[in-house]
Amino acid sequence: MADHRYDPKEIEPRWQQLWAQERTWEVSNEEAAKAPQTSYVLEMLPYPSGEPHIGHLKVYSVGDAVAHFHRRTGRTVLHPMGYDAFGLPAENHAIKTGQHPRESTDAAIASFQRQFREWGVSIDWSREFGTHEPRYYRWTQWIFLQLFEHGLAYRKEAAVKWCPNDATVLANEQVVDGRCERCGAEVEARQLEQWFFRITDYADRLLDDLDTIHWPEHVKTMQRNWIGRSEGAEVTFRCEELDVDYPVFTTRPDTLFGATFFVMAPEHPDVERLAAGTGQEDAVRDYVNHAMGESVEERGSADKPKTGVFLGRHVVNPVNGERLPMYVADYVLMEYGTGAIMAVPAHDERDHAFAVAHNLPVKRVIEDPEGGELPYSGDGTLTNSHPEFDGLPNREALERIVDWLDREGKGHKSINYRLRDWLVSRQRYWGCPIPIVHCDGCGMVPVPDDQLPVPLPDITDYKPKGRSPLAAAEDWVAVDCPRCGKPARRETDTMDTFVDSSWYFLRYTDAGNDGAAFAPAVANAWMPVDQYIGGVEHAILHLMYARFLTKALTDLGHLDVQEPFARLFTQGMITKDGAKMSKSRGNVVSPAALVERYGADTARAYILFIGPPDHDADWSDSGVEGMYRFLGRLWRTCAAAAEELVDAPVPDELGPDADRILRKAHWAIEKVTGDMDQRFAFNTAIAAVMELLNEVTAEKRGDADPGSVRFALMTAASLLFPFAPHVSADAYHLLTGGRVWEEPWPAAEPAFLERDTFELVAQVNGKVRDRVQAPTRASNDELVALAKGLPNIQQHVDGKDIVKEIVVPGKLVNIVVRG
RNA sequence: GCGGAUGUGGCGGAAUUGGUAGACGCGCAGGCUUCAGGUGCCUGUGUCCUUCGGGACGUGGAGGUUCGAGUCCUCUCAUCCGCACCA
Repeated sequence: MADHRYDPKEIEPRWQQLWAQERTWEVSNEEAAKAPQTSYVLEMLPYPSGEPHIGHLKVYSVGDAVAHFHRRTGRTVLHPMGYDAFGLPAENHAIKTGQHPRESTDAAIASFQRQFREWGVSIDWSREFGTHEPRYYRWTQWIFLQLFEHGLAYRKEAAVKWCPNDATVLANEQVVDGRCERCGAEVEARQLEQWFFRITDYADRLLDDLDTIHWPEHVKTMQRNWIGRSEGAEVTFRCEELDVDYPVFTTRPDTLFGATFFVMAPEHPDVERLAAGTGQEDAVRDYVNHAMGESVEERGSADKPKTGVFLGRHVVNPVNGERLPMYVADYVLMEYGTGAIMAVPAHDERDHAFAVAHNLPVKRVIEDPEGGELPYSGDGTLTNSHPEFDGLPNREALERIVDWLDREGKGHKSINYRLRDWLVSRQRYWGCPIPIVHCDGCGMVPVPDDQLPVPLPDITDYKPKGRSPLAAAEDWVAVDCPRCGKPARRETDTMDTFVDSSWYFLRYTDAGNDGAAFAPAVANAWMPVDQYIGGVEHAILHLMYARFLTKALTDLGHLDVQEPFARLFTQGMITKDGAKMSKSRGNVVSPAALVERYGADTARAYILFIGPPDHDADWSDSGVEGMYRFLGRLWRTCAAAAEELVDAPVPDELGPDADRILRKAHWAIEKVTGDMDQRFAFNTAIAAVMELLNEVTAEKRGDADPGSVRFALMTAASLLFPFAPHVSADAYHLLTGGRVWEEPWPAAEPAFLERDTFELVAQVNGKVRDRVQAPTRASNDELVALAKGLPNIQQHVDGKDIVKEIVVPGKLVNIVVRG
């Protein structure tokens, strides 16, 4: 027997080369149009920075396994790759080093490309692009203009979140605990004119359509919470002194009779006017100034004492005509509702705290069935309100009070959302320019389609100065107005990079299209993505934005897709020694080093074997060794068998060892297929292939005939292919001369899944006392008799009354005794 | 505070529908091969007791339902994640 050594360094490049040469994983749209079944498998596109890390290896190992499985189960698969190439890290690097972000980004992309190829990921490279390439961002700009022309992109002045460190505004979604999600600096509030996308118009659809997609429940929950739909009523309170109406939003109109004061946000535009002439001007001005000076984090904490000052005015409660004093207090937010609230201290914790701090009356209007203390925010019977409503359950009263308000013209049903419009402009360099020209005469003028892309100009000073670095590129900024031809100026803000990544999956479908972002027919044919895979950290931002943009493009007639991602899988993080991998901790496992030492197959298969892919998992160096041993054993066994068992067929008459081996092979087919098809159980799928190999290895092979052994081994290689493609392709080729990826997925033969006998478990009072081989076709009575005949069962039954005999056919007999 | 997830040997995990707890792998122990091995192969491995036939205990904890519970119910503890002055 020749010396067989598993050498991934020789095997892997050989197959990679073949796949590259033959463009094995490319799929044309023409081909797909004729295919009986297609599938779009997509992993979230990487942000190219430095080198790929272990998380990338995981997401593409998962995605590639799915892509291969789909291909071999008869689907024509689109599995593309690209790069989310605009963004702050490259720009910050440029500020530090002076190196153009394009250079560092392209270097990172080259490194990602090389490694993805070394990992043997089955990517259709013909559709590759970076979002920073003009041929891509030309269409990002086109999409922006589409939204602009249909009122879905607009510019307005608003209180926005400003990161002083990155010197740019942020979307609400990018503020975490009052800090910039990128750099951690405390975020400030600023009043600025910015560009927004009208995502709030889509709040209901974004909420409702979650029911139509197969996503993990926790991701859907996060999106629901983020949209934050609240049903209630808008109720108008009138300030008679100034003759002005102030609507408020409340989810609890049933507590209207319990309102004892009224509060406005410090940012409310009327605050100063209300206080004027009341003697409260100074106190109010001081308070407002103080509140505005606070950071978002200081302002946001819920357990902070409730401060505020009297405005010197009153409003009238529309339900009972009571005069309520008006306050300004920073626990009321301008961004939510109307920036003003009615305060019901008896039934709202915050209002209660404020009332206690400012000696305001507390009036109970809902009975607490438990008789607890105030504030009480639960349900109960209405009291102290109005004869018409007192005594009603509060939920019923709520409906009737709203009806009454509506009839009187003092209010109406209303829905509020936590979701804000998406702030998309950034005062940064390395992003997609916003294709708008500001003209003194014409206002905001879209750059005509034939002048796109608006190129990102080269500059030398990347430092943020509170306005976009683009503003310094004077030659670029100064243009003639496309409408009137007079001198005008370009918009100098760039777009949030989340805009780039909100439509890339559409571009993949028609990546070479020079005349359009994508041909609607082509995109419609591939979309939605059948299986989307990525990190849960994108549960809100990216996934919400992509859903919004898909819906918007569909509404504008460019697409016919409501939801971009039919199925979503979120993979867990890989940690080392229980902690997130980081350079500062020094616990980084580098994919490049792994591949160098063990080969890509070992790295990929180990990552899938470590545990359920949606869970976090801790890296183990010795675990990798185990996977390397297994792949080596598989390859060596196949290589040896290939020499011994050339072309051996499975005989008609099987010996007992052959029968056992073939049964295991068909069991493994069934097991792996189920694990891949129903769920993402790659770990147990790989374990099943291990069991199969264990059954076949030399010592255990017995006198099984060569044909059966060969069949079992080629089945093992075939089943392992989605997880460890190179070694599987090689082993399969050695055994059969064939190409495993061109073979259909194996099908289990039912005859080999059935058994003549099974191991009957015999229990007494639910405890296992013995086991025995029993005929599969035995009747229940026969099984009971068989069990009772076992000596160890007799021992436990002797001298006791048999109360019951329970039979689970094919599994067990349980004899219940007493005494 | 609200919402969600997780908890099983020394470790990662398996048990898909209420029916044999611990598949598979790591680690560890013993052996064989080689002997230079950090290679390869075989056997054993939940804990405790044992007269070697077996027996008791065992899935974070406490109860419960059931012939039978890791799985269902109630309460509880711990860890992690998301949201959080949203009216």
